[in-house]
Amino acid sequence: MPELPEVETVRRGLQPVMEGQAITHVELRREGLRWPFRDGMAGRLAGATVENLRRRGKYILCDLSSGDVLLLHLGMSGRIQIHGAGTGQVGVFHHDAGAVGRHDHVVFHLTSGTLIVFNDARRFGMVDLFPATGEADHFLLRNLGPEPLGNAFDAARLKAAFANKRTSVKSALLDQRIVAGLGNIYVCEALWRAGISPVRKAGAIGERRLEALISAIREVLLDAIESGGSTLRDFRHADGELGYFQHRFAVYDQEGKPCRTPDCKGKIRRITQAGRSTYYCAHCQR
DNA sequence: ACCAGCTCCTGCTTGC
DNA sequence: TGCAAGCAGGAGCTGG
Repeated sequence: MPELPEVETVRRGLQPVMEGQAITHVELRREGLRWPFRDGMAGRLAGATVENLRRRGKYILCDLSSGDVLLLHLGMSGRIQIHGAGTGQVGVFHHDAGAVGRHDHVVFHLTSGTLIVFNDARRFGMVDLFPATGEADHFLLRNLGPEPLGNAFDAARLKAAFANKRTSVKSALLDQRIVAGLGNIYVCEALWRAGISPVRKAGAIGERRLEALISAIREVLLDAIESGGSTLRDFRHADGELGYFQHRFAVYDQEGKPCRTPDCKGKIRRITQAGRSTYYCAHCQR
């Protein structure tokens, strides 16, 4: 479920548990995820203290006392679970007994006794470690566009990024080089809020509408983060899982349902763009 | 240089 | 009830 709001929710959940803690050791339960893990990663992590947790687009970045940065990306199906001291997970996770969950690929052991477990059924997620000095050049980070909630994301910049683009605005917004952190759900939701058709060519949208689009993107992300935050308060009662986010979407996965725009008589449609589902209202999105 | 399509992988839902 | 097909919230890579 990880787009920007879910990743931010996970980051906020991990922050109080990880920051200030040292990693005593790390178990790599397979050779890698999308790619083999970086050589020596587990050894370099051992003994390092987590100083700070940041988010960049859909990536969580942990600044370590060792001078390295730990990168986590949840892909499509990644989850991070917190087990152990103070999490109320008594009886759920018997790691020493060998009852490791299916698809638990990386386990971080902290000095507090807490375990941070990276679980990813489809293994599209990523875990990497690199020197902080190399962050700007990191192959996963160097081409990321601006943060949608930051000041650098404005109509002038979006206009420049969309200039001469023949692709649809839907596909363009999924391109992490244009803006970092949106995925299929929030692109659909933002376009609906902005009243912009997903099939419109990116380069053909005027600056005023781009301003509306930017506002819509910010609002939908902030609403979702707020919603995720309220879910987060309960995560320990539920199942210890972070990144589980329930939200009622206006268009995503709502095919055939009436459009929620006041006075709009349209129904939500599903089409395929660049191989992925797009949901929208053809009546009020132009 | 751009862009659509393919690909990695497992699990859940749908339809016959 | 069983089974196969289709689809899933990501993103790097390939080839036109």
